[in-house]
Amino acid sequence: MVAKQQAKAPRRKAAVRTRGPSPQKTARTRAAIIKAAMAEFLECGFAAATMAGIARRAGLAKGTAYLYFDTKEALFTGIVRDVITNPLDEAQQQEIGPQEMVADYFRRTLLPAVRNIEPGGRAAVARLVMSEGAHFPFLAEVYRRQAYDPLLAHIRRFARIARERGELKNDTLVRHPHLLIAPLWIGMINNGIMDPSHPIDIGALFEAQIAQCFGTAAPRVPG
Amino acid sequence: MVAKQQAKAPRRKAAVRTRGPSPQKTARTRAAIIKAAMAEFLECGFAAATMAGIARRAGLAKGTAYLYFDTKEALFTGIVRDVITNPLDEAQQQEIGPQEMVADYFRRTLLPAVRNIEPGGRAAVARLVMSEGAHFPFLAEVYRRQAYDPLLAHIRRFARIARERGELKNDTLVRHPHLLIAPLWIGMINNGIMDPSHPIDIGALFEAQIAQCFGTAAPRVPG
Amino acid sequence: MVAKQQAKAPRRKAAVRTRGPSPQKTARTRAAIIKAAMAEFLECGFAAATMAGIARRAGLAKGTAYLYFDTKEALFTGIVRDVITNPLDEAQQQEIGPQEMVADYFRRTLLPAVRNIEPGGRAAVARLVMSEGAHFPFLAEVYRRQAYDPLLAHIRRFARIARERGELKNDTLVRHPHLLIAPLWIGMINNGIMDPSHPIDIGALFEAQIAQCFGTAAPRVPG
Amino acid sequence: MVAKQQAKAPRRKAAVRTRGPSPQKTARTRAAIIKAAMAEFLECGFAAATMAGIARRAGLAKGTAYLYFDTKEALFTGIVRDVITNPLDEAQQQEIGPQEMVADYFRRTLLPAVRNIEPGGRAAVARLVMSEGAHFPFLAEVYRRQAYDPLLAHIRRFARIARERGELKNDTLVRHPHLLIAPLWIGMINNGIMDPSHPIDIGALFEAQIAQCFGTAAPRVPG
DNA sequence: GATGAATGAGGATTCATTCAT
DNA sequence: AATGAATGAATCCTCATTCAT
Repeated sequence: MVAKQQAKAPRRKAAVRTRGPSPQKTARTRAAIIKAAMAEFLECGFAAATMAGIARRAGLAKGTAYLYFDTKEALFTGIVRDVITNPLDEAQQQEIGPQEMVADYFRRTLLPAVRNIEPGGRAAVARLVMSEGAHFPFLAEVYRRQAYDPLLAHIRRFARIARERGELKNDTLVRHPHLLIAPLWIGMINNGIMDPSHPIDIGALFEAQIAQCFGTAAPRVPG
Repeated sequence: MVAKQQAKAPRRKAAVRTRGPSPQKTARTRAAIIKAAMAEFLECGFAAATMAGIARRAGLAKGTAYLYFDTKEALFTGIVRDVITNPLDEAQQQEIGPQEMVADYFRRTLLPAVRNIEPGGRAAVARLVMSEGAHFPFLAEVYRRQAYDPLLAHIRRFARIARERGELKNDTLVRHPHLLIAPLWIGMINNGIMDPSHPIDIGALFEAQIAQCFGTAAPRVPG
Repeated sequence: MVAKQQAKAPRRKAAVRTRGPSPQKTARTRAAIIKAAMAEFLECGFAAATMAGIARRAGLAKGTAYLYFDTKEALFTGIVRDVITNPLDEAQQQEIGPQEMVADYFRRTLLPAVRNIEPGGRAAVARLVMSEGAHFPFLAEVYRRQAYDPLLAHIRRFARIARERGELKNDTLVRHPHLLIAPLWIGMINNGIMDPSHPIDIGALFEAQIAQCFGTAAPRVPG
Repeated sequence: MVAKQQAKAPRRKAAVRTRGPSPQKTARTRAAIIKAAMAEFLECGFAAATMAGIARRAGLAKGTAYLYFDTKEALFTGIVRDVITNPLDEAQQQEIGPQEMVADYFRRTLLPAVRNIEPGGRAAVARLVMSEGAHFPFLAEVYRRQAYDPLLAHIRRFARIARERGELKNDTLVRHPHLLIAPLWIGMINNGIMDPSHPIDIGALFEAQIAQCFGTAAPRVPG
């Protein structure tokens, strides 16, 4: 039923609440549902996932899930918000250093997130969208609004900067920011669907693409 | 629980029979079901496809489909592998000209197929694999064997040639042939799932990637 | 489970169908559902009636009811059409005789239907609409379109004729055709809801209202 | 989550008690629930009313209502009879003037109440009885005893007087006092259920019916 | 007394599958 | 072989009711 995380040891009464259920418990329940839903969606796909199954995984009654998410759609939206948006936002909020080249900026800010794309569960969500997005447009829409479009816009913005600075010799990346993220997607497809037993290194792929686009290898640390 | 392949083997057949079953009719019915099912599965995916819908498309009653295929799954698995054929097979059989640069060879042989990827229905097949591959592993497997791996091998082979000829300055494409086809996948995802109302030009994307990889723009026909 | 209506005695094979289920059976099933639904709705009200209960009463599986009526709403609409509209249409299609006074016309055409309002089940449907119409607007709308408005329009039309002929001394009934049918409604309320153990004679009430409106008693047959 | 209004009035009992239950508070809470429930039931009917909705209206938590009423049905049956009061009680207590004609007496005493039937909320009560009377017979019974029968008796009594005085030419209204109130009911049905967007003037309808029954138009004030 | 999170029975609706004709 | 009416298990979602705090 979700491990008690203990929390608190309220000396004076905790001030905030004296009656009724605890907000900690609520947060834990919500997290349990999200986690269970994630597992169910990944295992069954959106269409075949059932609210009953999700509740069972979370150790809750069917109705409880509806207490937190009005519909199966809302539950998916919640997952995207929790799993995708937050970590990505962070990367995009970093600013470029005054001397820093755009390619290096991308390496510094995006590469760690890309390398973490599988263990962090973001690849799984993306694959879910690939699988079900065609038949549940809202899935794709949520994902696009929360993750896909913002990243493209971010890349385009810095591609422009690079172009102005002369770090890019042509407009390719400004016109097709998709090129820079394409390795992520082929990587997720390869590793998750097409050939899971021969996974490719998405980070390396992405790094290679940066190099191709900017015409520069990653700077070697001088030694 | 695979389809009854039957086929009959009707010996004499007797010119008299007009009322009972006829092998021709049977074969035609079977073909109609297969065709209808393909259309339905490609359009709706496995979960959303309905036997009623398939029967309607085939101009038959629901029950009739069950005479030929025991279950929806049998219909799916029995049929879908048929649509998965190597879309670029023909392109891969073309040989490179003696003076031709590899980049140009790719442009000449692959670009037309890439430009035709949506209208030709090959994107739909790829999307079906993305959708259902997770739950019907044989699908991904067949696709990989028939289409995905051969194309990668083909690209790698010519990347090696280009490397030897000095047309490539590094090993990137030899080690990561995925990079060259990545634009196809992000394009299909973008146009079919993520943002169908703002489709991107997959051909242009692919061309740009060739140029990035080979460090050359497409040759302009001198005028 | 519904009397076999027999139908046909097909000599040559009935020509129409040789395969599949029979239209007679279909019609019988449909009638059984309508009848069961009527009983369920009357006993439980629209909200509390369940499709499962209706199916059970009809001796059918849940899904079968959906084969005939897409939704619970559609089922109600079907009832209104079958029970209300048809008999009423008939009354309203009758034309007035050249010498006939409007009051007598109403007596001749409407009175029988009014006297039959309870046994024919039309009162029950009307009461259902009274009960549930406030909370299920479509119920009221269906009833209004099929029964309520047409009858008012019919009455108004003949009230105008009566006014022109001088059979009515004022415009009251033209402006308020509701007055003529008001006795039906108070009668149905009285007999079905308010005081079922002291039912009043709706026919007599209606007749009295005709007399009040037209200022004439029903003509006595001379003896 | 209502602010403690305290109210106190603690006689002996020690000024100390501030925390435990107070009878005043209890009574107030109880009243809030009753009021909220009435509003909810009148607006939604029994089936569509929700305990959550009632609690929300009362500014209380869902569980609190259950401290006062065991079930939704108990709440309904325990409360709703209180809304049923004779809407025309006052009117019926008025006496007829010595020179006043019965028709005028009805106009003077009943018409104002009739005109106020919707805004005064009495139509809502009548509609509640129509809606729920079938499933909660006590509702119809109470309404009949409190409102329906007394009004009919009142009308019959004055119809007799009118008959004796010669203001009525026949016994119709004595035998069928329902006729006089029929316009109220068809009006409430029309305006509340059948065609709320085209409400009819119940006052005018009632007045017209008085005129029809007594054979006289309303007296014009001479000018 | 009060709270509101949790429960789970129940209801509308869909659809793969069966089978009498 | 073909039909399509009939079936009922499965799914989403609601809401009266309970109970730990």
